[in-house]
Formats: sequence, C-alpha cells, structure tokens
Amino acid sequence: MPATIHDVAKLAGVGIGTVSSVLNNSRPVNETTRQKVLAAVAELDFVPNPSGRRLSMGKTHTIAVIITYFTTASQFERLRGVMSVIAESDYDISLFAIETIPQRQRVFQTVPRRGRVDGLLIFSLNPTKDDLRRIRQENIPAVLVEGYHPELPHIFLDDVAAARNAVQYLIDLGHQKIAYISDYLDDLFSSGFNRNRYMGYRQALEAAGLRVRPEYHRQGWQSRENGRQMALDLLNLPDPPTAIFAFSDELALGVLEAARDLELKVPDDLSVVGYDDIELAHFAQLTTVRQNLFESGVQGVELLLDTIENPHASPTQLQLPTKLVIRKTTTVPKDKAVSGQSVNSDHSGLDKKTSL
Amino acid sequence: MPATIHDVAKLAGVGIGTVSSVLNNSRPVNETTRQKVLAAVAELDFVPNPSGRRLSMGKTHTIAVIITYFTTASQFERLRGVMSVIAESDYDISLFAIETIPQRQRVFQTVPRRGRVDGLLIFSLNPTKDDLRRIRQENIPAVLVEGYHPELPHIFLDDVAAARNAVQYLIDLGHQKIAYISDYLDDLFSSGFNRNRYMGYRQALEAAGLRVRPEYHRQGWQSRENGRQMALDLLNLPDPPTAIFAFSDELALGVLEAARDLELKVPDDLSVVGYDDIELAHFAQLTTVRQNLFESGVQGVELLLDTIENPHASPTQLQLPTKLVIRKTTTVPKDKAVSGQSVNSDHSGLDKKTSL
DNA sequence: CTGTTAGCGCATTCAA
DNA sequence: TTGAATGCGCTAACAG
Repeated sequence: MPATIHDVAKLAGVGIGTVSSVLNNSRPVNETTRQKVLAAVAELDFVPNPSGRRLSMGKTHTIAVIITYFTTASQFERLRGVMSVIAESDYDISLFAIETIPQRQRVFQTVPRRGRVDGLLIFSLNPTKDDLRRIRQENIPAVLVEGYHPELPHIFLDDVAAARNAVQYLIDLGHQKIAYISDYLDDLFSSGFNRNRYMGYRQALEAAGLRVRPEYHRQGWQSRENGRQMALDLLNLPDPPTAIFAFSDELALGVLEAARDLELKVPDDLSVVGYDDIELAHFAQLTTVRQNLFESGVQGVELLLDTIENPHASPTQLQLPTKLVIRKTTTVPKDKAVSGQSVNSDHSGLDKKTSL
Repeated sequence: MPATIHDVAKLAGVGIGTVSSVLNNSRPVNETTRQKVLAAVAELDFVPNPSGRRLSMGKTHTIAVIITYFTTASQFERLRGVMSVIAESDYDISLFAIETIPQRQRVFQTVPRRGRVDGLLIFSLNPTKDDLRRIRQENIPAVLVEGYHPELPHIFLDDVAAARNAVQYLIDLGHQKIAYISDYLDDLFSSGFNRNRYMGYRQALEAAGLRVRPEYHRQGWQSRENGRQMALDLLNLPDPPTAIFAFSDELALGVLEAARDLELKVPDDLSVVGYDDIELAHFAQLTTVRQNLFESGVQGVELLLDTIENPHASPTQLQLPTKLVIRKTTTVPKDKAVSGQSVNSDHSGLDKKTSL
C-alpha cells in the first residue's frame, strides 16, 4: 500500500499538519523542517491520495465532459481543445459519452453532483428543465458548448446567419434546387442549432423567392453513412437538387460518397456545402462553414474554470465567429455554366474565405 | 449542499448502517425498513458521494486512459471503443493526453496510484523501466493497447508481418522504388511498433533483392501536414519513389495531399499504402493495413476490467488480426503498366480484402 | 512556527 | 435485523 501523510510525518519527525502545510503552501514553514519534509516525501515517493483530499476539501478537482455525438470528428476536435488547457491545470477530466436516451438520463441524474465533479462541460446538448433544476439545486457550475440556455454560460454560433449565408452563396452561384440534410429536427439530442440552421436555409430560399420544397429536406442520425443514404434519396428524386447543404461535414462527406456512387462529378454535377470545417474538410476540399472547433473547446473549459473560481458572476455568453470557407465542392450549376468557365477553376491550393 | 447518508437515515428513522446496507445490498434488511429507506432516498434525491465511498472502500471506480498522439483519428476510434463498454459498467473514465516529455513524466508519476485510479489503460506507449517499477510497486492493474511488455497484459499486432505483407504487395505490383515514412524511430513515445513496421518494410525489400535506400525513409511527428512534407521531400528527389508506404493513415492522407500539390495522379503516378484503416481511409479510398481500432479499445478495457477483478491471473496477451485492404490508391507502376490496363480499374465500390 | 484534533461521507465491524 | 462506533487520508481550525 502506498505511503500516507502519516508515514511522511513519522519519517520526517514532524506532525501531519506540517506535512500538509509544506505540500500545499498553506502556511509558513521553517525552511529546515521544510527540507526534512521534502526529503521524506521524496524518499517515500509520496503523492497525496486524491480521495482523501477531495473529501476533506469538498472539492473534486474533476470536470465532467458530457459529449453527445461522440462518434463524430467534430466532437473530438473540441475535446482536443479541452485537453490542451486541462493538461496545464490541476484538474482531471472525466468523460461521459451519451448516445441514447437512457444514457442521457442516467448521466444527468448521477453526474451533476457536488462531491462528484466540480463542474460540467456539456457539448451540443441543451439541458431540459429537469437537467437545469438539478444543476441549480446542486449549485454546480456548468458551461454549454454549442448549446444555448439563458441562465447558463454558453458558447454559441449565429447559426441562422451562417446557414443563410452559405445557402445564399449557392443561390448567388445560380442554384435554385438546393436541398438540406440534417440531424432530426426535434429530438432530445438536438441543441436547437439544427433548427437554426434549417431556419437560415429557409430564410435564404425565401429571400430569393425560391420555393421551400419539403422533399428537399432529409433528416437522420449523424453519420457519414446516413449522409450518403440521404443524398442518394435526394439524387434519385424525379427532380433532383443541384446543390446540397449539409448540417455537418460528417454528413457532407457522405454526400460526396453518394455522388461518387452515382458517378456524379462534384462540383460540376452537384455542389456540396458542409458545416464545421473539421480537419478532413480540408483534405476533401469541401466548401464549408467554419466554426473553430478546437477553439470552442478551449474557450469552453476556460469559461468553466472561471465560473468555478468565481461562481457568482453572471453567466457569460460567448458568440464564436463563423466563416464560409470556399473550396472545391461548389460551382455554378450545369445549366448556368458558360462552357469552358468554372468558378472554381484556380488551383492555387489556397482557401478563399468569405467573412460572415 | 447535497443530502448525505445521515440525512437519509434521519428521515427514514434508521441508522446510517442500515441505509448503507440497503444501498449496497451488503446485508439482509427487513423489507419494511428497506422501503422506508428507499422512500427517503427518493425524497431527498440522494446519490452517495463518490469521494466518501472511495476513501472508505479504497477503490476509486475510475480508470485512467493514457493516450499519446491524442491528435490522431486512430486514437479517437480506440477511445470510442473504450467508451462503448464503459457506458455499461459502473466505472468512470479519466482521460490523460500526453504530447510532450514533461507531460509524460508528470502523468506517469502521479496517475498510477492506488487511491487515484483502479487501473490504467495505456495507448500506443511502452512503459519505461521507471514506469513499470511504479506500476508494480503500487500494484495497480495496467493494460497496454498497441503496446508491448512481457510482464504486462497487452494487445498487439504482428506489425512486422503486416508491414512486410503490405510492401510485398507493392513489390508484386512491380514497384521497385518504395519509400517508407514514419514517426521517429526512437523517441520516448514510440511503442516499438514503428520499428517493427520498418523492419517489415526492410524484410520485404530484402527478400525481393531490392536495395534499402536510406533516403527513402523519412521520419517526423505524426500529422497529416508532416506526412505531406515528407512526401514532398521524397517526390522531389532526383530519383523519386513510385510508391510510398506510410506508418499510419494520418501520414498517408498527407501523402495524397502532396501528390495533389504536385499534380501527380494517384495511383497512376504514385501508389500509396497506409496503416490503421481509420474511418476516413474508406472515404479517401486508401489502400491500407486494417487493424480494428474500435475493437482494440473494447478488448483493452475488457481485459483491464478482468485484471481488476482478478489481479492474480497471469498477464494475457492478445494479438489482433490485420488485413491488407486494397482500395484505389495502389496500382502497377507507370513503366510496367500495359497501356489501357489498370489493376484497379474496376469501380465496384467493394473493398477487396486480402487476409494476412 | 508547529503539533493535535475534528470532520469531510461513506462502508463496515462490533454489539446489541 | 439493526444502531453505534471506527477509520479510510486528508485539510483546516485550534491550541500552543
């Protein structure tokens, strides 16, 4: 069994209070005794037992990261952002992935507890009334990343504008038949951002006097494979779209696969726009709405850490910028194309960016 | 402040021992009092404080997952495997990402402690002598995933054979100028598997009577961008390779980007083989060595959970199978190609697999 | 400046 | 079958 603070105290010939003081700099200690203690600590290779200190201090030094869509690359990039700042702090990360409704319930019932974690970082999920009640009752700091709640600090995007802007870009290119594929518009996992992106999509169409066709909107669980299926369905329609706007890059990659399956050339036969700008969007040369995922993770923990330190500040809301990154999956539709000319004909390899 | 076991006991009109017994089924309790306790638990929405529990039981119900190369998709797929089994257990996951030597030291110095975690799951890292000493001294269960140590349970691949097989395939296609790009052959982060893959590469060349050219081996930190750089260097050689075998898919994707930069056609101008078969290898139609990453995570935790339950079993070693998955980034080299014929000319979309 | 003690919340042993 | 007492390892308040 590992050494305890008592072993150290005995070996150093001091009391346990002194050892604790040395370890935590909690009160001045005579330099000589200090050295004796340090020597004993080194000798015994002593590291304080976290359970003991947690119990005593009423602080866990642990942050729960609650993640839905744990299968997607975008969540991983956020998590990487989180880990990069956590590595330099003295907090631990406890990871909770939720994929199903029962899991969601179990996690929200047991995790947001004082004595269990010091704070909650919640990705892409809006808390329900019950969730919020528990969070407030336990008085536990919580930050939403890609989520929204008036009473909780959160990091969000202007999804309506970003989506509208992206679809507007397609319209400007000359597209009139633009489809939208997305996650389910209303389920327990939606953070509402899905709905917002859909709204932006509609707004752009309506502003251009284009009809919103219900058959051009497909919904399904987030995965590349589902993106492929939904795109296949759309492209097999009697009057298929010439452009597809996807709720996420994950789905957009599926669209690209579907185009390949059907031997359609992208962008000439089909334009595709994604959302997120995951690392692989660059590889796939996907035109997409960039949100800085890594950064959202970084800002999220930092905000949470602040909130833990300073619990009584009013909830901060942080809006992250988005950018339409134009790469090589979008161009003018075939019937509008002037022969021999293509909007995306350059091969500079440089991303062209349009500020939102 | 949340309710404690004392609050429950008082409300139910019983002793705390009884409450504990009900909660843990640790001794028979009269059905009537049992119901009273349960009612009080529900009323107060009581959940035991884990720190108290841990301290008392000397068990943390927490597993540390130590991950290097946390930036890569392959590690994420492993982690997903881990989370899928953890969700059904009553263990928590504590995540430690290590990217630098100091981080590595700090993590291995503080994390493998009884009272801190119940077990260690280590990804793609071989423990040093010091690491092992601490692990044994603390008597803490540890499992290596994509790692090797004679005294520790581990999950590994036959990397030598898998790499040899992959390079052999390139040779069979007619390639003679085959390069290898990899992680640094010897740094503290290498799990030795890198060296093994290099060995397989050499063996295949030597068996075919091909010269091993030092300038055809490049080393660099794992990232797509580095893969691109290394490939660029290789392809700008006076006598460039006609095929590149990459230590990982991450690097291989960088090679594909480099080819695009140079306007080389893959596979006609350059064949590329990766290693791992991450999800995006499918999207990129990359020929690669498949190791089932998700599965390795699953097997890893399961093995660890077993070891925690049953600490005195002798260390299990599990070899996972690999498969060369042939997609569309490999073909016969240009000078050998019979005009109009291409080995990979079919477009069935089905992966052709070769068992190792 | 430092040793001693109380108590954090729980499981468990010892009595009853 | 159950209540009370003990201790897990630590921090912090208290007393010197």
